[in-house]
Amino acid sequence: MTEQGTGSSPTLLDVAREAGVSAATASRALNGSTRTVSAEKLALVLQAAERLGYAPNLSAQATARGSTKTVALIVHDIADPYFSSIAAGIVEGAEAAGLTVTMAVTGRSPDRELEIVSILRGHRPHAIVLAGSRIGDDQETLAGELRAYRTAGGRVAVVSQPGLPHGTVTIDNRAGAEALADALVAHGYRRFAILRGPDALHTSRDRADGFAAGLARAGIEALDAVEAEFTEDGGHAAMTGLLGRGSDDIELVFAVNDVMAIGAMRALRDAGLVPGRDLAVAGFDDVAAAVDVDPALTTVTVPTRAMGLRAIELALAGADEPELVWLPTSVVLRESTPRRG
Amino acid sequence: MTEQGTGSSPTLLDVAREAGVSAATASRALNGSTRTVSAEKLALVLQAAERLGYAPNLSAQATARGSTKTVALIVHDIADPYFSSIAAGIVEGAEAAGLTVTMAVTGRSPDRELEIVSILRGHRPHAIVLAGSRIGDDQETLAGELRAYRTAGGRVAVVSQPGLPHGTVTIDNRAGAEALADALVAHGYRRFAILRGPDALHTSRDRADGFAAGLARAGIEALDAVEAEFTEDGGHAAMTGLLGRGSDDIELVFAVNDVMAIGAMRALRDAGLVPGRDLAVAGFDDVAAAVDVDPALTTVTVPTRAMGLRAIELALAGADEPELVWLPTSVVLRESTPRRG
DNA sequence: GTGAAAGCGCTAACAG
DNA sequence: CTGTTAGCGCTTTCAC
Repeated sequence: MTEQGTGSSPTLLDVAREAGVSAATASRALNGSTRTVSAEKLALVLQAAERLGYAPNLSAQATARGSTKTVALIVHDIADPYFSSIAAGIVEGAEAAGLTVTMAVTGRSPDRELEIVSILRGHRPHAIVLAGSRIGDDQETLAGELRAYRTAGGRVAVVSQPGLPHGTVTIDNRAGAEALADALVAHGYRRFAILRGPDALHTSRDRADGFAAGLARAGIEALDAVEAEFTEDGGHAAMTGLLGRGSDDIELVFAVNDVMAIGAMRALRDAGLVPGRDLAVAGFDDVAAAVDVDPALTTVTVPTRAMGLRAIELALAGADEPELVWLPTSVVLRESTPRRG
Repeated sequence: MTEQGTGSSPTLLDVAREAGVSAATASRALNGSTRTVSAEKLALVLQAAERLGYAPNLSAQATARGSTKTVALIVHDIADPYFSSIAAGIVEGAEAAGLTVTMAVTGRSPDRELEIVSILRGHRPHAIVLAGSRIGDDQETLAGELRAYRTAGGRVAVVSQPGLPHGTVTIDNRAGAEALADALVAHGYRRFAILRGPDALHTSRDRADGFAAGLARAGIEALDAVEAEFTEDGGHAAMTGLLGRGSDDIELVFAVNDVMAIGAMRALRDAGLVPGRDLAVAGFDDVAAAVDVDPALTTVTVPTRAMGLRAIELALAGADEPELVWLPTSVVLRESTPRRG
């Protein structure tokens, strides 16, 4: 049986009393914007606060001030390295600005997401950051909720999900894939196949198209392209299909993301081939596993952390017209695509 | 229709006015503990709230009630899969209890951690969860801060870091390693070497000792044991050293964590050997990469998500005497340790 | 500079 | 059941 009510934290009034000043003075001393407190009383208050172990009640502060020092972050799945890395960037940026981060997870459910935005709105955060690309088409309710939040003075930023009328940070998937194609051609490769994801996903389409565009610049056309799930198994299946087709004159397979590429590598091994030697493989994302697989995977680095950081900056800047920021990617050549010839 | 807000959110009073009832009634309708509101007025209020896009001001609610609906989470690094997975469990548990999660990142700095606890305390969260094993010895100030928080009625839970006088969730590293040894012996292995981490880390010591204990039960003693960094490079170096020593009668190497094991596999390849065929390898943690490497790594699964979930339960239960929960692990046999003979 | 007093938005006794 | 009346802890005019 803990006595809950009795052992409550010291209040500003307690500190004021202890210091022999008024609540107003104590308030000003502890965080008054303009230091209109005499050095003497200031010291008194600070000491009293210290002695009592005072920590200002942020909720009360928020109600009185009408604004909070928090940022709300919404992600699909915090355990997913892609999102946790973005989250890391956001936390970094928020803390630099003296803000606390509140986090909620949607589990990729649009309904849950809507509910969360509604709850979070109740916290009256300084800003709301949405991370993760949506699939559902019914963004109308969400958009409405966000609009309400913004007209009430809130800021919104979105990561890697274009189409919402708010500041948005995303990567240039096209350009990244194009640069990768350039680098591979420079490495001596000429005969390519592409493993694409579902065409409904912008990400997949942009990467596949960008890669093709890069090849085209060198007068090359991909010999084959197969569509598959965005997963490791999808990559495995697609690669297996490709091999069965007897396209054995292909030199390199580009998968639109790393996990697919890793699945493809597994399929190669299953077929008795050695990835990198018998057939080169490249991916996109630079997930942690890319360096753990054998051979290490050539891929395109996505600056997830920087995206988070930039998003929070965008939100805090609070521009009126929704700004769209494209972050650059970079090609990382590894052993899965040895220099050729 | 409704008049456009002047830039701030509609308040409870706005809703009450719109519905033609008192603020008290509106409050009761919107979230009164006991539903003492007539169906008629209830509908009126709900409609008014809907129309105005009302979202209760949680800060005001908190000040009035004296308690919040939030849980504070402190992790070393949210981008680290180990922590992000724990975080996922915590978010899951918190949301199930209708609580919002506030997150802060220490970056493994004890000073920053202390500062964070202090700030977070200001939010008056329902509970504070600390994730991540501390290294520093000066836990006194931190302990004091937490004590103050608890005497003020707050709850504290700790994940994988024994030694603080609060509810703690951790895994049984010893038992896990022991079970792994059992399974490997059952697979026909008899000649082992152990790659341990720095002895100062409880985790490393417990795993190495547990593994040895498991072997001992079968009357087996490890042939060799080398100490190394807790990293992939550490595993690589240790394995290289082991090979150089000419202990070529060893059948299996157990590394106290997966990244070390993966490093060891790389070292084997560098020496022209094939992991799994020429020398079996096993790890501990079951990181995501464990299934991406070739051959897939035999390891011990750590229920990080469950740890988070359990921690939040522990915190919310708020037992008086600090409870210590040991979560079980499980052995996962994969291709890196094929059945022998 | 400093204190008294009036809120911030919401909840929680109290009467009716 | 419902409205009235006090607060919750803190900030912020407004006088002195």
